[in-house]
Amino acid sequence: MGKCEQCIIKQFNSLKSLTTDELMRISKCKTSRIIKKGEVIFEEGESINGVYCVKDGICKLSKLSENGKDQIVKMVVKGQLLGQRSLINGESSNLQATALNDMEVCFIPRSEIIKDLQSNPKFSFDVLQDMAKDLKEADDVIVNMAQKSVRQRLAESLIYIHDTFGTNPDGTLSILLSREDFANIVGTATESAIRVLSQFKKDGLITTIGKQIKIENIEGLRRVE
Amino acid sequence: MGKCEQCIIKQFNSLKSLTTDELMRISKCKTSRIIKKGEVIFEEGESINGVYCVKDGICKLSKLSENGKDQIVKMVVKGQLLGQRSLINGESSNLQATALNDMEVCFIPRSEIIKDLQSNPKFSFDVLQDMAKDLKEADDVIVNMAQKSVRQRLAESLIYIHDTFGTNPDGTLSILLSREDFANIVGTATESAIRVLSQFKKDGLITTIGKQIKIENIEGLRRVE
DNA sequence: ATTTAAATATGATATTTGTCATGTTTTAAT
DNA sequence: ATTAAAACATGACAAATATCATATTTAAAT
Repeated sequence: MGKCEQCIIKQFNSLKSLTTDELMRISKCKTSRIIKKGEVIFEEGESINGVYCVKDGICKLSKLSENGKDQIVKMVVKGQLLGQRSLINGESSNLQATALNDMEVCFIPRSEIIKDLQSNPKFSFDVLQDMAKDLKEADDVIVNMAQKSVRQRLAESLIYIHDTFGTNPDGTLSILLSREDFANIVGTATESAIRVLSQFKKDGLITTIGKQIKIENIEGLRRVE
Repeated sequence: MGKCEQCIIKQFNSLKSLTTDELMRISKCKTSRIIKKGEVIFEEGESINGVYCVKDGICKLSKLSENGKDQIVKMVVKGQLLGQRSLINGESSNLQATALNDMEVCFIPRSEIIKDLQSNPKFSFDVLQDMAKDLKEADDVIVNMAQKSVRQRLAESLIYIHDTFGTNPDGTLSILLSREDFANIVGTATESAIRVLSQFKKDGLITTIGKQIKIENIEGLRRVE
């Protein structure tokens, strides 16, 4: 099993602020795990008791609303941490994490890392900055959900995915999502998401190769009303 | 001017985790300020360069969406801190703060308090817990915005305000909001908010005394679909 | 007290979005 | 390769919400 102190992934998250000693201690108790596409990493209401460091792959964080629909709140990719919030407040997760493709993660038990959070100010300040960023993004999502049309939200989601997670060599979005996933991101019915994407296709804003989506006119998408 | 180390308000926020020495130092550089109802405390994009500790009153945090509508993201009351996020990431505010009634606040310059955040792990862990809570609440708001009807969101907002900010002796909600404010909380047109409130009145769920709203049947509000 | 402006209220109508039905295509399993 | 299941697609219609118009009431200013 790899050693945390030598792991390049940590450069991308708050773990980089831990000392070599701290990392070596964590390395001893961490466990590595492979998660298959579609597998649930943790459920809503489940006690996580630690934090996941995503070494490879992507997962969605979603929450079931009372009417039975799933809402995707955030996506977490390679390099990021999963379960930070539960780590901090000690509560069970309020979100479900599901792998969107095959993933490789390291699990660090709460008991080990919480010490560092409470004693290493550099580390906790780093986590703090991470959360501040999350919170800002959440505010933006709230405003978009509340004030923009389904068309606009879907257009912006495509742009967000394009800019944040990148594209494959052929220009298609690197994250492969079902139409249902798109619907659950923008908070609409699956049929509505399908309809809007079809319209985008007709308007020449995107093209599709099977399930893959390629943005053809990003400026046009930005101008969607 | 009052001294931070003796201020009872600090019990309600993360400042309680500062040492007496730290509080005395902060006390020397803090400034007190009275803010009139309707006054803007800081605008979107403004550099705050510190945090506000709310000693009295309530304010709304809102963000202007591209279509020109204001979205209220959160309300901050007596005892809470304002501008934590900007404090942490050093960026200008992404939200506007507006007083909903007359307020009394203390302003603590960033330069003074950032040291404590980086050196007092107890304090930064406390702020961390605060932000984790905010983030969880934000997730809930996202799900509600995306998946629930205007009627449901408005009913839940009334319950939230009732449970979180309390009522006056006569049973009316202690926070006085305009119909436009309600619309900006649930993300709908002012006319729609008015219509829904009128319907709630007809259904006996609420009564109104002028602008004041009194919840008459909270269970009924919970059951709104 | 009177005037003026702002907030609240409601009707009529347009637009957006959801739901149900049904057909087609793609993917997965045998 | 064949079959079954899931995902995608689209039409028809219903429901929710926005927009515009116009009263009415309330609050603010003089």
